Amino acid sequence: MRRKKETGSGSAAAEKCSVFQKRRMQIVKKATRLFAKKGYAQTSMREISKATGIDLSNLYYFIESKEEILFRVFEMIHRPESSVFENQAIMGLEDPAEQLRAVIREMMRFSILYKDEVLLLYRESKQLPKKLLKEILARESGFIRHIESILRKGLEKKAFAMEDPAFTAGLIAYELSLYPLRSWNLKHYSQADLIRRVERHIMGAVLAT
Amino acid sequence: MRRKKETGSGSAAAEKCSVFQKRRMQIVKKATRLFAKKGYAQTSMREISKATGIDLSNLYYFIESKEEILFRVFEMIHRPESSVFENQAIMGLEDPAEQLRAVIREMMRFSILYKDEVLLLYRESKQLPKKLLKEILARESGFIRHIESILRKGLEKKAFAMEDPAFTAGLIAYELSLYPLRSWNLKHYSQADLIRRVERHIMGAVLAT
Amino acid sequence: MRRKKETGSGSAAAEKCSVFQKRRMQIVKKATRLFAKKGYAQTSMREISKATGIDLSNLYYFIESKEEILFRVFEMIHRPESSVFENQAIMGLEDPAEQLRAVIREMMRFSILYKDEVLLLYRESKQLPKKLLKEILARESGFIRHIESILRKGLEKKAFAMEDPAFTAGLIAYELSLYPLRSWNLKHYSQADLIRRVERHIMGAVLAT
Amino acid sequence: MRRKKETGSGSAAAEKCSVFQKRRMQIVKKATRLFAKKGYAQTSMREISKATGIDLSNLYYFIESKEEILFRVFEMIHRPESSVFENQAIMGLEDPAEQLRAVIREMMRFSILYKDEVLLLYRESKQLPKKLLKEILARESGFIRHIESILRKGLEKKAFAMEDPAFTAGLIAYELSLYPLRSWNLKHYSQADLIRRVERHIMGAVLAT
DNA sequence: GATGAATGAGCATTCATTCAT
DNA sequence: CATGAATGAATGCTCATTCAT
Repeated sequence: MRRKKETGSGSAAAEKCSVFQKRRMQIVKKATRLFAKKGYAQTSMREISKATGIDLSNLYYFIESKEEILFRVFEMIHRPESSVFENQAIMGLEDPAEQLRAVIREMMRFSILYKDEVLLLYRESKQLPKKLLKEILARESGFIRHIESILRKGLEKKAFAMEDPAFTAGLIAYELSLYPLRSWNLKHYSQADLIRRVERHIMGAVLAT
Repeated sequence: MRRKKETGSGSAAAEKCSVFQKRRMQIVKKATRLFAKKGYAQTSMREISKATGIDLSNLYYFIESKEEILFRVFEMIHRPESSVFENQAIMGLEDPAEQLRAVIREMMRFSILYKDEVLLLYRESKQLPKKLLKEILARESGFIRHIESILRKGLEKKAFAMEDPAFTAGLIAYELSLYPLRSWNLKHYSQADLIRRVERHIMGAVLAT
Repeated sequence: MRRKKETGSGSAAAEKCSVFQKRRMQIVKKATRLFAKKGYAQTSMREISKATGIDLSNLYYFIESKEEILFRVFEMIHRPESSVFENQAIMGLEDPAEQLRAVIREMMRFSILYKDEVLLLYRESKQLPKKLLKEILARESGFIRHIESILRKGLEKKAFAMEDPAFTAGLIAYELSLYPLRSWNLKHYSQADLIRRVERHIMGAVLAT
Repeated sequence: MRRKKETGSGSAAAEKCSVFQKRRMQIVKKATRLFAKKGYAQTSMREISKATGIDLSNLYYFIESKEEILFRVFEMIHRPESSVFENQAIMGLEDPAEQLRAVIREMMRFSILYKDEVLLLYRESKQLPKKLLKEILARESGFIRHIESILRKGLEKKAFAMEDPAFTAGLIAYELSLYPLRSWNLKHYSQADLIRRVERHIMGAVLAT
């Protein structure tokens, strides 16, 4: 799944490139919908073609294979996820408890908004070939390490108490996917309630005393 | 997916039925392996036929469709899960904290042992038609209600503290699937460590003060 | 391209087996025609299906891939070819010149009769994967070695004269494919003329003085 | 496959034409390589485009179809072949035996050098439409007639002995393609050995007594 | 109960070629 | 001359399921 030519730079090329990428984005977005609704294997390229309005053969002008679409779907999900840790309003917070709370709220909002996509990630990631799967898991690991560093800061300041911050970070990351994986059981909660309850549960498990 | 004739009653029928069911069990067990390894859609009836040694056409004597196999796979997974709540050694415990701990330990053991099957449940349950999916979710709801009742008992006794025991029960049930859904990140923990850490986390979130 | 189960022995099985093989033979024969007329790559499985009257999917019940068909086509060509050397009327001849003449005549008859198939062998053998190609070439090598042994016998008896009987055997084997590869230039020769002329040419090159 | 406009005459046009032809030559040469390596049907226009560096659409500015490329490939192969008979050093020889030997040596050298191309000719010529195929075969016939005339001269001078010089000429022409068609069996011969052995074989069949 | 064969729709992908710019 | 996009038909192959014996 080598990247396409990724046509040079320069203003003219830049424009063309963006058209190319826009098309690809369009494909990936529509595919996300379809994959979420019917599953990856159950979605045919013909359906993606029909949904995007791009002729089946031309689809292959923008992507190399169905597999590449799945990979790009996952890539797209992870992009905003990691943006949380570039948010200065959050990363600048001094108090680790406040910071953790902010991350939880932000990520819960995200996971509720992109519930289908996150579910897809859990459901279909096995379809990726090993190499690409590793790339996806590496991103998730990065996210977990960020949480871990917050936990460690809290431990130093005696604000938090826990045996194994690496493990707890992983568990917290997992808890933040509650809604996508369990929405059938959470339909009657408002988003605010949901976020507050998860936040409380996690903070209860983490705060000292 | 109407059930088969379920050949009348009477002793002769009963015997046939049990041979019949044994065969079906054999199919479901082999299919579980295959589904877990390759995914539901990627496993063909021919492969199931080859794995069980039952001729492709005869497979349809024991099950009505591929979908039914998936349903029975899920059914089989849920059976031991619910047996926890028939375990008198656990259900007889007076102290809600002890009882919750026992349930956590038992379920963690189970989810680690049947990691592939539980993952399957999350991954492929959407493939079921609505009716059967509801049946599966109903079982899970029953499990959650059992946890909830333990939590409520703990609240009454002021051993536990939480805003919404129904929600917390759901979240705990979810946390107990940590290993199947996140094993890639937990490979270097021993089973005992894993169980202890999850137990601590949950109890930390639930115990009063 | 593993062989199918090749169902056991026993009279009942034997009958079934032969039906299976008859079907396969039917496929291979029709495919030979089509490959000869249009080329291997240009002949679609759908055409083979139509020509044999066997449904496209059922075709794959009898063969594993298009490639297997090609292999079996070649196999079928080689079978009668090697039968020349089991022909006692020929192999029993004392005089090497007579024996060589008999082989030439026999093989020419064969190559004229199976001109399309032999041409196919030259034209499409590259389409086979290495392993199968080697199998085919090994058969041809066996044929060449048979000729070589006749030449050597003739050399011993001073009936033949040549520098390198292995080379000459290969060249003779090649000359015997004249008609399939050059029929466009030989249309106005009768089979008898053709055979006699090739025989003379080869004998002229091989006989002492 | 009508030829392109063949833009008029005149000096300006002539220049254009030669650039045009150079490009076309470049295409044909690269295509020869590809066709030889992968086969005609298995080589896509996209590959030819990539190999030549000429954009896929622009390819069609220089050639009318993939078929035309194949035709020009064959045409190019035949050009040096026929040059043997314009070679005065050879055509001027008085002794027919010497002349035949010279032709054999020259053509063997050629067929060894262009083994892939000659093989291509045998393998893929059927892909051509009848009209173009005839054009190719006509060239080959011309070559055969040249050999025939040498043979006839030898017959007159009683240097050669044969029943049917036209037939023998065809057979000799065929023998000269030994290496391209049988190289798998001739790998361990040096070019000189190969040439000498073929020469001896043919001369043995042709010389009087 | 077991078996071989049938059915027909579906799959991802690739092709030579053309067109508008 | 060059480019990106379009077209639409074709490719080999697999599928769940059924049927006649």
